[in-house]
Amino acid sequence: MQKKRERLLTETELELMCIVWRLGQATVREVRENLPEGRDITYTSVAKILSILEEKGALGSKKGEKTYLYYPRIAKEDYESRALRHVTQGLFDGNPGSLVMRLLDGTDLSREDLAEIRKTIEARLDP
Amino acid sequence: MQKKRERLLTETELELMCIVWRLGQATVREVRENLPEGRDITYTSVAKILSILEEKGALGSKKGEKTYLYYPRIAKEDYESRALRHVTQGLFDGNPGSLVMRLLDGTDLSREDLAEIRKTIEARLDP
DNA sequence: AGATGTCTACGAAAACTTTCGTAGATCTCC
DNA sequence: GGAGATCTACGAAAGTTTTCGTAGACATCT
Repeated sequence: MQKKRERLLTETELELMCIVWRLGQATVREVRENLPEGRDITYTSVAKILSILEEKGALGSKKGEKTYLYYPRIAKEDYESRALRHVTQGLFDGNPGSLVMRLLDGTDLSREDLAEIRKTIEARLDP
Repeated sequence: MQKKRERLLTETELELMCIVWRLGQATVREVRENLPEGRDITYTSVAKILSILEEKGALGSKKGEKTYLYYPRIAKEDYESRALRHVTQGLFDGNPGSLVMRLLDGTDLSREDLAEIRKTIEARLDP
């Protein structure tokens, strides 16, 4: 048996998934209306991706007033962690510390961000 | 014209790219030999992906003793930053602080990791 | 020179992702 | 009840990624 590698959502899937996370639940129409400016894909294309997301277990659906409502079956936080593990494995040798180091090096973090992160770390170091 | 979104390397491309980064430079054969246990793809498949990576500008190649040597044209560090920006944008609302928070929440970081990260942050806060 | 092995190029099959159109179902408003 | 709009299901075209096979080039050994 082939070890099924943990696949992340694809670009477009994630894009739509984020909209559902943000709205809490949404119809195809609503997802479509919440696409960013200039991003236009047809109603049916959006419907298709949502149904794929349902197939993959990321979304559920239920009958709403007149149309289906899609809602997340996985928490955004969980997916975030999963994505970070994936990146950590694939690019940072499984070492999350290296990831943070790279982020600190390659990104402009505000003093506020830095201070907040430090506070969180200290809370963890001194329980 | 369609705004070309910044595409990251695909899974397999990244997998091979990491091997070249690790080895510094490598022949097709060497890359193949450095695949993880149980991952077998044919010589020609590896060669194909490497040539795609060259096409995309991620690798260069030169004549070695008897066979081509591939070497990185982009630094791993740069790619890491790029990947993190991509994740930050796509999943954390453009906010790198949120990313770190999620990593701290969703991952078991060792005390050493935490301490090291804190040190880096403090160095940045008090220059 | 000829057989054998290794290497690169090329193309294309297979798999997956993204996008769309059509057709049938359902609702809504005269 | 019928015209028109909206919704879902289905399938498939178009695009991309992954994988492989074949063929020609080049070397090596005998």
